[in-house]
Amino acid sequence: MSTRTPDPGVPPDYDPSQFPAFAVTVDVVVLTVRDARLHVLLVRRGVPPFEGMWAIPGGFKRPEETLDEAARRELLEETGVEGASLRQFGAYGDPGRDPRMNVVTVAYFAVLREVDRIAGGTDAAAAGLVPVSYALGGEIQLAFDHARILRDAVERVRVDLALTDVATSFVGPTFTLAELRSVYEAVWGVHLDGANFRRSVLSEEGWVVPTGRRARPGAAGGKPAELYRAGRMWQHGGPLRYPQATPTTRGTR
Amino acid sequence: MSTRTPDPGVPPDYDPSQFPAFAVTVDVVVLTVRDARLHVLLVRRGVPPFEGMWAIPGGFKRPEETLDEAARRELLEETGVEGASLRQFGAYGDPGRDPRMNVVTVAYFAVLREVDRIAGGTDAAAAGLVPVSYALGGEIQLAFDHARILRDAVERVRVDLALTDVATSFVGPTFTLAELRSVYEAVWGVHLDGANFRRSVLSEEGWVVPTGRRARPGAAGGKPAELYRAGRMWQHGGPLRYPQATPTTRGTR
DNA sequence: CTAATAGTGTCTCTAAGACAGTATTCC
DNA sequence: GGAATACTGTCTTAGAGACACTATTAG
Repeated sequence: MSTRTPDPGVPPDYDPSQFPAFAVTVDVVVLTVRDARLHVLLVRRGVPPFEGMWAIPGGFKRPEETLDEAARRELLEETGVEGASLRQFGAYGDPGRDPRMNVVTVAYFAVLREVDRIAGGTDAAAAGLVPVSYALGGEIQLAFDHARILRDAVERVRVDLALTDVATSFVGPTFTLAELRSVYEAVWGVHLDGANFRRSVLSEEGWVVPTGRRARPGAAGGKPAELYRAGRMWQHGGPLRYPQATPTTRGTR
Repeated sequence: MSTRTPDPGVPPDYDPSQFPAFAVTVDVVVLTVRDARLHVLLVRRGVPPFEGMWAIPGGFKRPEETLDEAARRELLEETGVEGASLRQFGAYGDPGRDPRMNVVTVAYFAVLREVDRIAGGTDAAAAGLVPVSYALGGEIQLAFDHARILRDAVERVRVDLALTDVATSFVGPTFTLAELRSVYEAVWGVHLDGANFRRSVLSEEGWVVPTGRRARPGAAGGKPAELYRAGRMWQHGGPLRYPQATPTTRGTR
């Protein structure tokens, strides 16, 4: 009741003929798992105020497209990737966060597995896949509030791993259980027992479906792992709960 | 690689001197539990294109304030409430969603318990507390895409109930365990056994702290319930997991 | 007194962690 | 052969659901 003006039913700032103008950008945090670690795609731009800094790829939303379409377009333009899992996770509008203008950024994350083809759509020297721990550890400089945006994206992916099918977006159309497990281990930063993981995923029908084929072992050998594809269960969440505390029941590991 | 233009390293639409202008509004979905049901605060406006429709309260963001500040200001202006739990959950920018202009809306939810004082800051006839099931059941008409925004808000609160301290925002500074339990029951739409709920909340230190005082029983009598206040544990999530399926172990209820 | 609500004590089952042991590959 | 990886089986425990039972109020 402090800054009120008369006629409470219709606030005066709802007059559509007069309002502050903002630029709206859509940024896409591209995430993938490589070498058992979570990585993020960052770009370098040669123009001020970006010199010497890494940035999350993005660009202006156009009036004739939805936010989702803008995110999909930006992802295609900057990485050449189509058909990835895209999810909105936040909006950022602090005054002065971009010194050039009043801008509100809507942020998405995209999850990929085709690591080789990332950065194929943009200048190779201007884009790079960086470990998230590296990007958030302050070892490289991120533009504006992009460190906060990246932190929020990773936090959201951690939550979504238990609540959505995002884990299956990190792997290909067919995958081994070790590949799927490494996604949880990289994103949650935990070690999961292979036997228990297998039981959690296979105990109920519909999480993973065996294809009958087997993957070729790596250079170090090992028994060839069976290949699975994702089932229908993922529509309503994932098979694993986020590990809370470590109870240290019996073992010493 | 379909809609690309030359110079891939610096996309042409990143030129800061030319970009489409948008209005940015901040809408606040005000939620509370009344009579064991989740309710939402909706407003009526007398100006086109709002006639005969209910809307989620909100207004334009100003360039000199953050999105969080704008949400807090709008909540104060429209409901007279200060200090509520406010959380951002989505951004909406479909073309034509507001026929008057290009607008991107950043949506927040606010959780209250002072049901009586809601709508104190705005015209009483133009604001009302409506059961969420009623608002989403198509029985009243919501403006624009506000039904989708409300649906997303409720879905987010359901998730946050297990992951954050939002449950404690639905109740007052002191509360009985039955009050806290009714929050989970109303938001999740489940029945929780009072004995098991008590055990989950009291088994670990720090969720609820006894005050030594007791609440007065209702008109129907009953043993006076002990009053608790929220502990420090809520900073990292809530004590209850979202109930997945109902296993029907032993009982028939 | 009865009805209603708060709180206690047990029983049971399931999901998850911690292994040991077996199978199949590469070198 | 040994090292590495995939897979199977088993033991144990924490947590959650389903009660039965006791305590304290209003009417």
